[in-house]
Order: sequence, then structure tokens, then C-alpha cells
Amino acid sequence: MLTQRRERILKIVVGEYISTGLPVSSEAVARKGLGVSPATIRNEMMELEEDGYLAQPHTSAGRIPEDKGYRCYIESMMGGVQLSLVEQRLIRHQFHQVEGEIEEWIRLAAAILSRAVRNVAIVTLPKPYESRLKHLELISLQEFLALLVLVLREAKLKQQVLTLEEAVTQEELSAAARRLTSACGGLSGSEIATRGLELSRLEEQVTRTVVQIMQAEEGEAYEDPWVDGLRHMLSQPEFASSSRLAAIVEFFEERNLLKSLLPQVLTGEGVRVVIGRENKQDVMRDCSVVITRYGIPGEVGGAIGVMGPTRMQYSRAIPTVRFVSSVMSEMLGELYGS
Amino acid sequence: MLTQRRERILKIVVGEYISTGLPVSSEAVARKGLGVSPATIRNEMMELEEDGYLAQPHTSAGRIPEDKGYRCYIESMMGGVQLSLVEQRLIRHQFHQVEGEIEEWIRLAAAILSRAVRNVAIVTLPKPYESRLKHLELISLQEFLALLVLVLREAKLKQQVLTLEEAVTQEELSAAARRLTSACGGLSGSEIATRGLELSRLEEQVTRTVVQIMQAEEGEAYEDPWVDGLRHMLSQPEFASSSRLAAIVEFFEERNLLKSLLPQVLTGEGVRVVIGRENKQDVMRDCSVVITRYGIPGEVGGAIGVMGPTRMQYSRAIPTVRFVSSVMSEMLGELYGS
DNA sequence: GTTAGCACTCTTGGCTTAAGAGTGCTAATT
DNA sequence: AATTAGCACTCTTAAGCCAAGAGTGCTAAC
Repeated sequence: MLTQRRERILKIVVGEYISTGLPVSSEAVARKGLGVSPATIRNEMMELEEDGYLAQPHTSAGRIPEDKGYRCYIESMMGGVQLSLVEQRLIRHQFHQVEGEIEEWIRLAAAILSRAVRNVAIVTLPKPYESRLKHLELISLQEFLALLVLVLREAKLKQQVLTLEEAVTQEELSAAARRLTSACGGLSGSEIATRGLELSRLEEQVTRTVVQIMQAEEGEAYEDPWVDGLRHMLSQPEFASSSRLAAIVEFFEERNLLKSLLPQVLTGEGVRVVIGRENKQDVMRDCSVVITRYGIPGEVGGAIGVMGPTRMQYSRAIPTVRFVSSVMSEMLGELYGS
Repeated sequence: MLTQRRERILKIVVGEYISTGLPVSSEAVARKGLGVSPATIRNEMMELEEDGYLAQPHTSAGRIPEDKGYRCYIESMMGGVQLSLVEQRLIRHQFHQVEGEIEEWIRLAAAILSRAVRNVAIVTLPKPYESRLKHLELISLQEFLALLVLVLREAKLKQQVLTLEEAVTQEELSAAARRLTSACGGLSGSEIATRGLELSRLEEQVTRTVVQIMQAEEGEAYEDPWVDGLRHMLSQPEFASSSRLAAIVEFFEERNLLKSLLPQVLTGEGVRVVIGRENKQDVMRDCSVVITRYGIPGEVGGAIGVMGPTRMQYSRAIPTVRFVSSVMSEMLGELYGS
């Protein structure tokens, strides 16, 4: 049973532990208000421990939160907490300075987030729900070598060097590109594949590659994420042991964030927090992820979030992630306004 | 005075230290051949220490190499050592599987290198000595918003979203792009800037942006480097202390490799080794960098190398860097054959 | 010039001890 | 019946100490 008083104690313990990193004693809680003695609090803490909210590193230490304790602490702040207006303005200002380059937004978002929460920030490029070809260009590099450039609907470029089956001039390439652009503009990869067209040998080869690139593009749910602030996270005391640290660095370098982290967020709306062992990956067993989507629902979007030790400043992380995501959504909206 | 025998002893000490990581005792050296007793070797080692080749962590320990000792050890292997034919074939094979995508080469090169030497690999994209415009495309996103795509000579793409000064249709954009491509194709940024052309308002705006992008491009000596294998380096025993480790991670995340590492290699030909304190950065005081250029001299090129603790397997690092660089040069040659 | 012998230094790991922190229980109190 | 003071108990941490081991530098003999 989580009585009112127990919940209050729990929150004090979690809050205190987050800011100090040390086990919290009954006396420390007593000092923080509530007109009761340490002994009473000890009794309550025993209950909280039995119910799995708290744990003791060893008999003669204070309590530290379990995942369940963090969960409870977080639920209570998911609703309201907002970033101060000053901070909001500061962040908006920084974004308005890099208008134009989407990649820059992503990097900026990651830089801002990671600095604000002193942990790792993860931001993916926005990805359209279905990608459609906007424009196609062929540029001659050598007699048998051409560069194929695809422009997708959301101002995304793809390039591929083609080894041609026959010698072709720039004029012929341009003509082919024009024909294909007008024939396939606005279509998705599979639409291009199924549309039976009269094609020259060159056009046929190009189309094959285009379909291949676009279908590969559609296969992924997210773009490769941009990661920043590893240095902040690793200087947290929980990574003092070099084995934990090495495991984390390895985890990031293998770039399997997509597979292991992001799919969990695809479904829900709003900010999601995944705490400790709730994460699928074992390396993350004492890390948390605060993550959300951004973008225009049903059109284009990506994921944005932070990751850090379970002992993370959620009260800062949650509103910051929420706010930066909303700014990104706004900016995307301005760019691809429907 | 570095007599023949002292040099031999020095090399044994360095070699042994590299493979074990432990201070090397006089007796360990004696076991490794040379028909002399530990006492003799002790005398020689004292001389080597006085001359700055070796050092003692404390009185009752063996010797470890100083930078100067490593330097001597390395000079003797710069000439000959080659990768075995089996390894050469293996590496070549991997490269031939990703033909087409330059970015993939870079990543592959870094992956191969970092795995081979179990340390960090650093590879920059190839950069032309002077960049010339090959092709230019304008794609309408919204009434007042267009995507400008530049294709530079070496199959490199640049993109920028433009906020237009007036509403323009896709047809007008295409026409402008065609005119500008034929007027400026083959020119460098500054040539475009100085060539006085009759331009419409739209064309004028585009040209301004093009010049800006291309001159920014020319300003840098190298592309942003791709880094791989941090996990390998950090699991080396020298980074057991988490403070050293954090410093290194920070160093990489700040992405100032370009400024601090690469300029040193710009001048020379062949593989360069920068040892310990020879590095400008303080964090690198007990790291070494094995680095070289690749590409077509005077046309296009980049840097490729590895970084690790001074106690690095140079006998593996040097030939591997040399070989991978030569493969990359070959492949670039095939692509942009002059 | 080389080497055996040896005293000396310094590190390392294990062990002990004392201090301190915080608990859980019991019995008294409100 | 809930709260609390008091206290014995447990566990961690740091410091101090000791013995073992490694490797040296020096000296004197070869």
C-alpha cells in the first residue's frame, strides 16, 4: 500500500538521491520537512523496500531508489513541469540562428539538450512517413561513370555512383533525367517499380537503382541518429568503473541505438521515460531514456531524447526534451507547411 | 652515445613493453638473446636512461620507454615492414564489395584499421585541392522556399534551403539552374564571384549563396573525419583511470581533431608517427598517432590514420595504415582517373 | 669489459583496527 | 495504535602495518 505519507517520503528519497548520488538516510528525510522522527520514517522505508520502491546497498546504509521508485517519482512530474520562459526564449533564439540547414537543427538540438541535462542527447533526422521522389539528376563523371542524385520530397538528398553499361554523354544523361523526373516525380519507390514504362537501356538501369535506393529508404523507421554529449554522461560518477564505461562507449559506437531504443517510442505520443531494466539492452540496466517524437504527425518526423544514468535530473530532462521537440516540430511545420 | 648493443637492448625493451605493458627488467632482456648477463644490461640501461630513451617508474621497477625510445624503435621499422599478402588480399576484397559509395569506403577503411590495430581509426573524406562546380539544381519546396543542390567536381553534394525574395515556379527555377550551370560549370568559387554576369534577381541570389558555400568549402584543409574504434582504445589498460578516459572521450566529441592533429601531416609524404608529447594537445601526451595522406597528389586527397596509447603495436599499425592508404588512393584514381 | 653477490628501495596485497554511519528492534510515551 | 528515544548491531571505509617479491645500483672479483 502506497499511502500518502509513504509517497511523500519516496519522493524525497528519490529527489535527494538524484541530487547527491548518496544513499539517503532516515534522518536526511526527517530534516526535509514532515513533522515526524527518523524512527517513524525508518518504519515507512521498510515498507517501501518490501514493496520494491527502495533498496539498501547494505545493512548500514541509507536507501536508494529502485526502478519502481523512479517510476513513481516521474509519473508525478510528467504532467505539469515546464521550462522557464527565459530558457524557452534562449533555446528558440539559438534555433533561429541556424535556419535553413536541417542537419544543423539536429546538431543544435542535440547540443542544447546534452548541455542542459549534462547527459547524452540523441536526435534523428526527420524522416517522411513515405518517401516520394521529387527530382532526379544524372551527372557524368567519366565515360562509363555517372553520379545519380535523388531529391526526395522532404529536401533529402541521396547519391550513388553508377557504373554505366554503355558510354553516355552528359546530354544523354540530362535527357534521361528529365524524362524520368517527369515520369516518376511524386511517386514512391514501389509505385515506380510497378509502373510499366517504355525505357531505354540507360533509363532502365537508372530506374532500377532509384527503386532500390527508395525502398531501402522506406525500410527504416528512423534515420541514423546524431549523438552528442557522451562526455557529459561518462563523467558522471556511476561510470567511474571503467568496465561500465567501456560497455557504454561500445554500445554507442556500434550504432544499434535504432534497433534497441527507438522502436519503443514509435507508438506513443508525448514524452516517454524508460527506466533502468525496462530497457531491453543489458548495458542500459542502470540508465534511463527520456524520449519523444517530433514532427508533423502522419507526414514527417523523428525522435529526440536524452539518455543518462537512472539517477538523472528528470525534472530538467523531461521539460527540456518536451520543449525542444515542440520547437523542432514548429520549424518543420514552417518548412513543409501542408 | 647509442652503441649498437644499446640500440639492440632499447628495441628489446620497447618491444617487450609494447606486448606486455609491464616495466621490463634487466633479466627479461637477458633472456631475449644477447649473450650477456643481467648486470651488464643494467649498466647499459642506466646509460639509456641518462640519454632519455628509457625511464623507471620507481627505483625497484624495470624500465619503460620514453618518447625518444619509441622514436628510435619506430624509425627502424618505417622502411621495410609490409602487410602479409593474405591480409592485403583480405582488405582489398572488403573494399571491392562496397564500390560505388565513397562514404562507405571511408567507413570501411576506419573499420578495418581500427579492428586491425585495436585502436581508434580516423579517416577523412577525400577533398579536392580546389573545388569546382559541376552542376547546380534548384528544386521548389514551397512558393518562397527552394532547395539549392550543388554537385562539385568530385561527386560531392552540398545542399541549402533558400528563402526566396519572390515567389518563383519550378519552371523558373529549372531555367535559372540551367543557365547558371552552363555559365559557372567548371569554375571555382572565387571565379564565379569575380565573373561579372547579367543576372536576374533570382539568379543573383542563388549565385551569392553558391559562392558562399564554395568558399566555405575551400577554406578547410580537410573534411570532417570519420572516427571508429574508440571502444577498442578505451579498453586498453592505460585508460583504466576514468579521468584519462573522460578526457579522451571529450577530445573526440569536440571534433577538434582537424585543428590539432591533421595539419601536422599536411606537408610530408609517407606515413608519419607522432609520439606522446610530440602531440600538441595535452590529452594526447601519452598517445601516438600514425597517419598519412591518401589520394591523388595535387588533385584530391584526405588523411587516414590511427591513434592509440604510445604503447601501440606500431609494427602492425604502420604497415596497415600504409596499405589501406594505398588502396584508397588506387580506388580514388580509378574513380577520377585523370 | 663483464659478472656474481648483496644490500637497499619501493610496490603490492593481505590483515587488523578504529571510526562512523545507519539501521532494526524494544520499550517507553503520547 | 501510532510514534519515538535509546541502543546494540552490522557493514563500510580508511589508515596503518607487515611480509613478500621484484629489481635495482654498487662493489669487488673475474
